[in-house]
Amino acid sequence: MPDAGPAVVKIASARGIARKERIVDVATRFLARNGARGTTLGDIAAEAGVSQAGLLYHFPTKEDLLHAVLDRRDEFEDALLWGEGSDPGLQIFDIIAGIVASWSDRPEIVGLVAVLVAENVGDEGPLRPRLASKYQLTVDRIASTLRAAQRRGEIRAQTDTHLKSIEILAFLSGLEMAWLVSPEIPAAETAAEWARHQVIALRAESQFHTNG
Amino acid sequence: MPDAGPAVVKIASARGIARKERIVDVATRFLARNGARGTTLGDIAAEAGVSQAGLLYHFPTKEDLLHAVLDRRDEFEDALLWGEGSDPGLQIFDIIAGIVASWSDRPEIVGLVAVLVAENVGDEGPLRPRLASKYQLTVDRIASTLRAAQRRGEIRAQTDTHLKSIEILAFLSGLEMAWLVSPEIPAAETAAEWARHQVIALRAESQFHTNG
DNA sequence: AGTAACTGACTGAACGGTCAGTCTGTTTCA
DNA sequence: TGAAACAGACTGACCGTTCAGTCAGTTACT
Repeated sequence: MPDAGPAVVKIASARGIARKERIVDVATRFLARNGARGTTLGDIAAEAGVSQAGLLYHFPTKEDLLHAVLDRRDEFEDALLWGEGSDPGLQIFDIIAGIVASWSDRPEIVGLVAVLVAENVGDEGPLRPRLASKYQLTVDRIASTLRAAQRRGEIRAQTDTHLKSIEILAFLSGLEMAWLVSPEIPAAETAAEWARHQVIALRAESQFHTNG
Repeated sequence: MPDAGPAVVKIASARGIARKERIVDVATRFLARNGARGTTLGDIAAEAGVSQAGLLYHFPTKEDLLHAVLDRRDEFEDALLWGEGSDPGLQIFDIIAGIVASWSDRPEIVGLVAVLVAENVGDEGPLRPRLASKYQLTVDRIASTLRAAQRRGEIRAQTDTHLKSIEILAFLSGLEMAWLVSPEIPAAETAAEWARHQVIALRAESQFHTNG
């Protein structure tokens, strides 16, 4: 038993909570652009209007702050992907195209997860377990959405839903990275076309001929 | 005129060239796992069997070393993608699936570009211009391959080759990132299935009906 | 009065890069 | 032929800076 946990639980004031929010806000923007290793606590603190020591009062270590940022990001992503209900069926493709289309609304926070993932591929990456399990969770969720649609007959039976789910997420995160280095590429258009063709291809079999 | 260039051009010995190669070798492996910011010159130097100062004798700055690593990587990638001839047509999908299948042969260097890209999305990323223009070049090359195939009638005329090219690269680099965090995913299988369906979808129109 | 919120000064470690000098092999020339 | 001159390839010590985290003390809210 190395640690029995905090001996004293502090009760945050409204002001303290607001400041924590602001710090997470600012940190999100910095991390999405420069990653964890490229962002200093001083940068974040200055932009958030506190001293570096003040920031560390709210988040005792840098890693704690990273987790707070990811906590919020996870919530946000879940709202985007599953906000319309937990079983969107084939509409998942339109949802994803919609997400890509919304990148231009808040460009500063796009790529947060992609950048942090890239920084944590090494074995010693502190965020790696968390990012890996979050990825697996999303793959499974999309796969089971596809499987449900398959059972309903919306998707042809031959489709391997697991591989398809991996493919979908690969396209999405890859497009994110491409857009980050070359913001002039037509990401929204690419995603819209992609979604259109995915839907056609997935139910093509049942439209042209009933069975293989 | 801030610099008139090197006053003395050194002629490297065979031994020096061999050591430079070894350093680039080692650096590639480290950079692919931990990125530029997560890799120290000391790490690379130790593994390459020189002192840190000795490394800096061959590569005056860290950035010089990064460019040397990318130079070699660019050559390698060009050989993989365009080694079979500059106009592979629809075979480009099999080539890409083959690249993914080869990841398990040299896993240590997979993800090098993806990791460096993620580290350089910020405006001040020193490698950003280079990585961005390399990306654009590859997009253009794939797009013109698709366009050539389209002229030959191998691909249906309605396909937007530019968007398709962006989609292809997004899938590839996204799958790379996914495989880096979760090496247990069936990347080769996913890419093979993806390639199969891409080829079918791209020439489907001309198989089922001649025109829209 | 008491606690949350915060600051300024500081520490120790890590890093990229510099520098003076050493070693080793090759070229030059009496 | 042999030694002096030279150049490439390094090393170890060092420097300036940056950064996450600590700490003692101050401010401000309730």
